[in-house]
Amino acid sequence: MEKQKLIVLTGPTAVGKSKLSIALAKTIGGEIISADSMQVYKYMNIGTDKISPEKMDGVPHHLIDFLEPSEDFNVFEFQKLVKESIEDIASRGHVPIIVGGTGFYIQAVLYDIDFTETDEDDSYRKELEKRALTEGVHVLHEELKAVDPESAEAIHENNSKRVIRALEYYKKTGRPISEHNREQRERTSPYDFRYFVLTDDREVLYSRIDKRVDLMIEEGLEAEVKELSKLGIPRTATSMQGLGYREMFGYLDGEYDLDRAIYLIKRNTRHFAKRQLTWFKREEDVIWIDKRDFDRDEEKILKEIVRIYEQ
RNA sequence: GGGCAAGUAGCGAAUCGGCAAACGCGACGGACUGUAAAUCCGUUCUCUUCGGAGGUAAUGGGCUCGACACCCAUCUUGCCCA
Repeated sequence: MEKQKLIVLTGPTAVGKSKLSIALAKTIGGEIISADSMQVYKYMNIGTDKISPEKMDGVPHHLIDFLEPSEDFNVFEFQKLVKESIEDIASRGHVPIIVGGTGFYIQAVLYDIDFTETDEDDSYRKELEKRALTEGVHVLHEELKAVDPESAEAIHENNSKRVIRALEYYKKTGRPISEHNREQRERTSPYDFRYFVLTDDREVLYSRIDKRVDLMIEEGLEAEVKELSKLGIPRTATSMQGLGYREMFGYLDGEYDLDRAIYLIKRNTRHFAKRQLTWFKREEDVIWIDKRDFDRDEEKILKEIVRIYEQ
């Protein structure tokens, strides 16, 4: 059986993915699946730079704007939903185009990484999180060393989230997560995909980020966050860990002034863009599209992407 | 023109006569397989064969066994007075 064709269009935040994706979808008859851990949430429009219905210009978008901000989300959920969307789009004879900056989510789809081995009961994780606070992560890291020395070696003891996940995995499956990861790394993709990573000069990227944050403030990010707060969304919600929201909460809670909040959003977003680039650099099979090589001409970039897609 | 204060890494600084540059920020590099816009790590004066080696406190002089620190002069910056 022929593998399902799939296009991935990603890159660091503010590089210009959304706009290009619309043009691409229209050219090849595609529908867009968002791979964005924050745009899944409703009412979070300004801070996530969510595409507006007008800008979608008739191109169907999936996995955007469907979850309450009080709800948790994770790769596993994403992966389940993506598979449904891909089938759905394919059944209509359209091409699924995955667009978004969450590299981990993209990886989970492309290589169909298996997350199903554990159930969804997170009481043990909660317990570990509490212990990390009271006893210190170091103790947990020591425990990990005993059951899964390979992971303990690979995971820094300060990295509480990953230490906890490794312990949780071991508890639930009786196997070290390092072994699982090694297996998953060997997987071949069930898709015939083209993995495009859009990039640009770092300075250009950074100034685009700054500009975008200023625009978000103008458009009323503060009011948006206040509204979410009024809805009863706690600062600690997964959704509120998103860039812009977290910093705004700090401001609204009186920890610093608005200027400081804006500075922090810009800075943290720049750091984020850097982390995204690091991720994509490590991924195999990516096709880099450096905007500088195309004089930043959307038309030229689009043509190149379509050319590679049709090969 | 006079008075006062300050000058240390890209920036903010620590060093209170005894191994200068701790710490923070920024910048850069990296890890990541169920929170990923999360979480975490490393480098950041110069050279390096990655073991180390060398250099630096605005500038010039002085006191001292020893000066970033104390004294004098000069320059620069800020504030106050004319």
